[in-house]
Amino acid sequence: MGMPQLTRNQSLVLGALSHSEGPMSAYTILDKLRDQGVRAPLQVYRALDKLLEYGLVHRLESINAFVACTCPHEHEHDHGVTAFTICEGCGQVTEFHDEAIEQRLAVLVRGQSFKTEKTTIEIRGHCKSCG
Amino acid sequence: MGMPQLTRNQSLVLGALSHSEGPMSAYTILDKLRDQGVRAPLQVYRALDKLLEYGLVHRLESINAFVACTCPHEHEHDHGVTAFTICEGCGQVTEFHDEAIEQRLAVLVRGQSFKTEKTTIEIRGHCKSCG
DNA sequence: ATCAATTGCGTTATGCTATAACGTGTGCGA
DNA sequence: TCGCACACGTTATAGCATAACGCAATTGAT
Repeated sequence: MGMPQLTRNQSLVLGALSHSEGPMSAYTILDKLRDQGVRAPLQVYRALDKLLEYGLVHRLESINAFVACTCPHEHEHDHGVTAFTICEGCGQVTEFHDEAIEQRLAVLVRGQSFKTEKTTIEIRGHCKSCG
Repeated sequence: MGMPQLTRNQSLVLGALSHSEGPMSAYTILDKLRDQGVRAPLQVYRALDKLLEYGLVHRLESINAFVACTCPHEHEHDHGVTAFTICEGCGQVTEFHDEAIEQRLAVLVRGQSFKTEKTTIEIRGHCKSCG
């Protein structure tokens, strides 16, 4: 369950996401990588699955898109919940972590005897520049 | 921006959701309502759009599905953030609200000079029964 | 009363997102 | 060297959502 060398497709996908200003859909990634020999959606989705598993990429559930993690090193020792602000003007995504929210959620969920596997926190709106 | 009488399609869709154990996709709702004359996805999606606007229904972004709001009366005076636990075993969805989380998020977002329009908090895992 | 604007309806067609199912190739340990 | 695990590539299909058209009913200002 470590993080092996990335394969060619995984590197291409991570590269595309890292060099992008904002989040991209799997099909947008596909388009960007056609010149480099990526032809089918599955090639992208399979790479994304691994990158998600390694914590190098996040999926934004509310917009069906993906972003490169902004602090991949920290994810090696699995920081808990990741939250995002997503600007609907310029697409800028900001990732953040907060202990207080995490603990409060843990308390609430515990009260339901619910066992958390994946937590999604996404805030859509407009960033400073987009007013 | 009030809440007028529901139209036939809106009532049918809300009824289907209310009588369901768990969340349903738009296409599942469509299937349940074919006998009652609903034939096309758009009829369902248009009804859902209005029901979401009125606060009678929530969209679960992480699973592309919809649930009836469990406290529609409270939404008349727009309670802020709604959070959900979603059991991947039995599909049970529990809606909850928490002032502390809401305020903490407000602070963090303010720090970015970000203006929130819609907040999504969804926790997937397993409920008490599904261990 | 009438016309215009608004809103919902119904239909067809289409687009976007994601996965199923199949077979190939490659590396590596028993 | 056999068998397993894993990544790859391709075709096909499933699942989610909206565009664009025209019709009908309602409302409301003139």
